[in-house]
Amino acid sequence: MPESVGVRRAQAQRTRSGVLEAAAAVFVDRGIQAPVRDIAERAGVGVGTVYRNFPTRADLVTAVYRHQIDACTALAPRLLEESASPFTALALWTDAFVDFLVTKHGLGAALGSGEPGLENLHTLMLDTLVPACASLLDACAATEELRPGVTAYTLLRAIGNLCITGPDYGQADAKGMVALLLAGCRSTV
Amino acid sequence: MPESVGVRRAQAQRTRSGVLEAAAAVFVDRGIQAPVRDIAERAGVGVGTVYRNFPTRADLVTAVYRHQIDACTALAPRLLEESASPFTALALWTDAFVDFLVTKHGLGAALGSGEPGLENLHTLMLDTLVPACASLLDACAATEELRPGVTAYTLLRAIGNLCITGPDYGQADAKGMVALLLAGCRSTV
Amino acid sequence: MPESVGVRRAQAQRTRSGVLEAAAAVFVDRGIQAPVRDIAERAGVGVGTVYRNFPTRADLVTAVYRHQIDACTALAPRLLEESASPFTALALWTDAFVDFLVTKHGLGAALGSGEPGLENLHTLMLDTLVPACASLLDACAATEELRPGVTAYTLLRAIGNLCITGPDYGQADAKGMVALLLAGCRSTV
Amino acid sequence: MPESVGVRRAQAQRTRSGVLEAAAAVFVDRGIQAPVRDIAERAGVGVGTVYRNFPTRADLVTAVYRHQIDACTALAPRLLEESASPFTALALWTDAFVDFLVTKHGLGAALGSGEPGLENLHTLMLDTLVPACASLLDACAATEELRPGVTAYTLLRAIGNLCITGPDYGQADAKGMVALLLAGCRSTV
DNA sequence: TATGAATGAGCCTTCATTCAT
DNA sequence: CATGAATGAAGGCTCATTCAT
Repeated sequence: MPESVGVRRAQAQRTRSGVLEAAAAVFVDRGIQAPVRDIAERAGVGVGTVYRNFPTRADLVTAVYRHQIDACTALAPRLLEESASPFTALALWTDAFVDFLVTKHGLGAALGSGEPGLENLHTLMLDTLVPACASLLDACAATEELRPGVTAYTLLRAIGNLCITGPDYGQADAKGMVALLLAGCRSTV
Repeated sequence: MPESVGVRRAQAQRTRSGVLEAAAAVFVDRGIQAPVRDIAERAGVGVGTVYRNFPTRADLVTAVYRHQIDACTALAPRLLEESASPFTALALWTDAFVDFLVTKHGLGAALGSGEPGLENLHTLMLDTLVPACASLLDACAATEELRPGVTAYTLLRAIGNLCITGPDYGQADAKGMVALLLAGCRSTV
Repeated sequence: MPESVGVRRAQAQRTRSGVLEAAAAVFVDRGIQAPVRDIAERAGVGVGTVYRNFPTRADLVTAVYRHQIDACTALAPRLLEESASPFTALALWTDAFVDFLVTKHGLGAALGSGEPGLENLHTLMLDTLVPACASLLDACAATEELRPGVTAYTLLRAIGNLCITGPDYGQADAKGMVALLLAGCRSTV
Repeated sequence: MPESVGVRRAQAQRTRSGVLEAAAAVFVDRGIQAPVRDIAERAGVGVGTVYRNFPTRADLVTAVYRHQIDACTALAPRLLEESASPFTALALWTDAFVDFLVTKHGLGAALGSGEPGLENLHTLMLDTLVPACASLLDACAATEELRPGVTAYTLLRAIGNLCITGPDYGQADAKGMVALLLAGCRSTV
């Protein structure tokens, strides 16, 4: 492989990263439905480049959030191991998830939206976040710290919804509400 | 005032009501972002008529939900009076609010969305629902049934968010999550 | 019905006709695939108006040619009646069809193209032109003036193809070739 | 000239041939308007390579068909020599031409289309096929087997048009219609 | 020479909004 | 007042073509 090819690939990778960064920024500013043109402009590239790297909006959205979703997923077993009780682990994991969501305006809504074209993201959630959360819930159930009937998917959706923030309902509010929701999940025994 | 004027006014009122009904139906079917033309068609009127009666979409949305929001508001003092405890009243009132939200596709999201053009709805919430909810919370606080720090606006936003339903997170899920949130709001004393 | 409505409808009809005329002209100049914008511009209307009147390109194409196709169809029985022999009637009818085709650049190609979105036109051909032509062919067969094996659809497609003209192959050439084809269809008995 | 230059040239030639083969295949599958990228992909080269070898689409199209067109051209004198009559030779030559056309999706249309960018192909037809066909026609005229007034160019265009096939008008139909056209060209003496 | 990433013009389509009747 | 035709901005997407490596 001649060096020039490597150079070009590196450049392409940088372009791709630039698009991802721009998309992330635009998503925060204007939501996940922002025009592709705006993302391209922010990234300083043509629309064609965006489409080349991410043929569908779903690909773009997924790529933007994949790293953090994966990180969040990987956190679950670690917390379970290190925490005093499974419920503590669940609470800590939830904190991390919320931190992730509230800094990504529109992601909560996106995670839940049944919009065609966001199946990727939904699948990602189902495949990684749901099992991670389920493992925590199972552990809680084993120690009877959890009200019965709480499922991972529903809980994640609820948290995702609670983290849809706005002008008068900010990150702190979302965190507070999630904390209350979790408190409500705790077994009253 | 000649009789014909009265007739004309009555007719105009009927037209307005027809648009409201049509809009309510369309909002349920296709969400609050449904094309104006669809609403006009459903109402059997021209788009111009819709615009005449409701210059902005916000006007229309607000008008559509005002009755139910007012009813919900009026429910609060009644429940407070009739219930065994303030917290029971809060739970019952919340039930009614959730029933309202989950049957109105997109309303929960609309209540929270900071979108320009929906300020009316937001204002309505601030002016009626928030005080109603606040009265219940105050009563709960007085009997020490409520965790401190829960404010009416934030709680309403949280409930609104939890009621954003979708294919895999339906009305029952939303109700369950709101119930858990409320449980979490209850004082642990 | 107030007069004003009639006026407006008349105006709308004029707009529609204007679009049809513009489309016909643009089709001649640039083929049936011409951009919708060009048609709108030529008609002096906005693109929305074109779409309102003809939601799909097929609708527009069909509308442009429908009158003449119908006229052509209606001609068949008349010619059959008035002509000395069925084959003469066929020849005269073919002349008319060719006159129609050669003045409509792109129609021949369109009639044959299997492009999705032009099914309308194809259906129109199947429903009207094919039976008309078949009636002439049947009459010719009855008098043994026709080589066996010539079907209406195939003949029409062939004629349509022969009428795809261009810079160096004009209307006269197309007519000559169709005449030769017809001569070849005549029974050699 | 160092050996490496020869190696490089041979490699370049192979690349060029690969593009031609790929283009031929893609043209058959998807027509002459197929995206350049598809051809490059099929050939396993970059689009730049396609453009380097064939700066315009016309160059590519012409190159793809040149061999077969030349073969067809070369066939004329041979057939004329071997056949019982000039008209028989014409018929056989036509068969070969039709065989060529019907297996090349879009070529018939391309031969006739006055599209800018396909002048090369048109020129090739004028320079080789037309003289070849003319020689046959001249021979037919000399033996009075041909209706007067049939010119080579027009006949070729007509045949090309008749070979524009589609879903309901296939190769067999095209062949039949060309046969009828030829029959019509035959002198009735 | 070969590559393929990047560009952006161009076309399609939808829908909010206006305004003459 | 009501109507709905007309408008055109806005956004999606494709692909021919260029050019740095």
